[in-house]
Amino acid sequence: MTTADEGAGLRERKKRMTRQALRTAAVRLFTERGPTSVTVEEICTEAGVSPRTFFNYFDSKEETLLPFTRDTYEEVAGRVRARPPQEEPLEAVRAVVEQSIARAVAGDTWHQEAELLRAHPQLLQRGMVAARTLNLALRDGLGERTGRGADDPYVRLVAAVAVTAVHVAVNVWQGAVEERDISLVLSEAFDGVERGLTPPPE
Amino acid sequence: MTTADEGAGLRERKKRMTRQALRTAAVRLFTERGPTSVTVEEICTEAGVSPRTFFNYFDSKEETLLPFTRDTYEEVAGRVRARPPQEEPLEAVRAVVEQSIARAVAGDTWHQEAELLRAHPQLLQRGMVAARTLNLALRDGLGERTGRGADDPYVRLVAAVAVTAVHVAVNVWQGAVEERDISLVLSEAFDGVERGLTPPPE
DNA sequence: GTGCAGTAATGCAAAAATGCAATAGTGTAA
DNA sequence: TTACACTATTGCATTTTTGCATTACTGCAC
Repeated sequence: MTTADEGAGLRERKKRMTRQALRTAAVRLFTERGPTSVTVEEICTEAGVSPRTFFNYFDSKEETLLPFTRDTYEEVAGRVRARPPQEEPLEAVRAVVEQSIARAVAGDTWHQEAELLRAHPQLLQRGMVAARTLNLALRDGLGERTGRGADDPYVRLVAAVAVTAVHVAVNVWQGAVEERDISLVLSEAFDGVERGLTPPPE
Repeated sequence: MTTADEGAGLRERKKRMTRQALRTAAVRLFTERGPTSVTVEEICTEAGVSPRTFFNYFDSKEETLLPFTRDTYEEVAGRVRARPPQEEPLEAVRAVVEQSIARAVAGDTWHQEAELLRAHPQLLQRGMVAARTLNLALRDGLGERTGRGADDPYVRLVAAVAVTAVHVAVNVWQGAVEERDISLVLSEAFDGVERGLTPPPE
C-alpha cells in the first residue's frame, strides 16, 4: 500500500488526482514553453483548480518536477524505519534514498522531467528547497529507528548530508556532458560521504 | 583588506553602508516587533532606500541576519585559495567556514542576532537558502585550489557538505536547551562528516 | 438519510520577489 | 572640467507566495 494508486477513501484519491493533475499540467506546459514563461495561474487553469490550491500542494511551481513532496513524507519515513535493524544509520537512509531515486527514474514521466531539468538548471535551485520534506522524513525515520529522536544532532547530520548527496548528484548529473545514469552519480556521492570526503581514489 | 571598513572608492563604501543600514534596520525592527510583522517596506523606509533596492542586496528579509551574503563571496573564495596547500580540501573549507562563524560570533551584533534566531526558528528555513552564496564561494575556491574546477563532482560534494554542516550546526544550536557555543556545535558536525557519519563514539 | 466533525478548496487581500526600462551617481581618461 | 562608460538605484508592472475567513465536500455516527 506504500505508493499504490488504489487506497483509502475518496478523499485521498481526489487529493492524489489533484496533485497528479497539477504535476502533469506543469510538465506539459514547461516542456512546451519553458518554465519561466509559464505562470502558476496557467497551470491551475489547465488542472482545474484555483491558484490558491496550488500552493496547498506545492511550495513553488518548480517543486512539481521533483519526486519528494509533502505527500511522500510518511512513506519515506516508514521505509527508513523498516530497514533491517542491523544497518547503520547512513546505510539505511542511503538505501531508502537510492530506492526513491531509482523509482523516480523508472516512472513513466522521468524522461520528460529529466529533459526539463537538464535544459533549465534554475529549476533545481528553487525546487531543491523542497527537499526539506525529504530531510524531515529522514530525520523522523532515523530518529525513531535509532531511539535518538528527530532532534538529535547526529540524526540531523546524517539526514541532512543524505539530502545533500541527492542535491549534489542531481546537479552533477544535470551538468554532465555525456548522459549518465543519475543513480550511479548518486551512488558515487554517497561513497564520497562514507569515505569522510577524503579525495577520491582513482 | 579582506573585510576592512576602509577600502576602495566611494562606490564600494556606499554599498557597504547601504547593506549595513539595511541589516541594522532589519535587526532592530525584528527585535522590536518580531520578524513576521515587519515588512520589507518598513525596513527600507528606515534604511532610506527603495524596496526594489533591498532585493538587490538580499534575497529575502531573513537573509539580513546571516553572515554569508553576496558580498562575502569573493572574500570566502579567496580564503579557501589562501589556505596552506598541503591541507586536504575538507580541512581547508572547514577552517574557512569555522573562522567565518567565529568572526560572526565575535561581531558586535551577534548577541542580538542570536537572540532573534533562537526565538524565531522560521528565520532559518528561509534565510538558509542564502547559504547558496557560501556554496558557490567554496566551490569556486576549492575548484581552483584543487585544479579540478568548480564543477567537479568531488568539489561540489565537499562544498555542499560543508554548507550542510553549518546548516545543521545552526539548527542544533538553535534548538538546544542549554546555551552552547555555536562554534563548538559546528566543530562536532564537521567531526561527524570526517568520520564518514559513523555513529558518534561517546 | 440526516447531522456533525474534519478538512480540502476557494476567494480575497496583502506581502514578497522578480524583470525590465529609465534615471542618477561614480570612476576615469582625455 | 568635460565627456563617457559603468553600474547602482529606482519605479512600475507582474508574478509568486502567504494568511485568513468562507464555503464545499467527505467520512462517520446515529
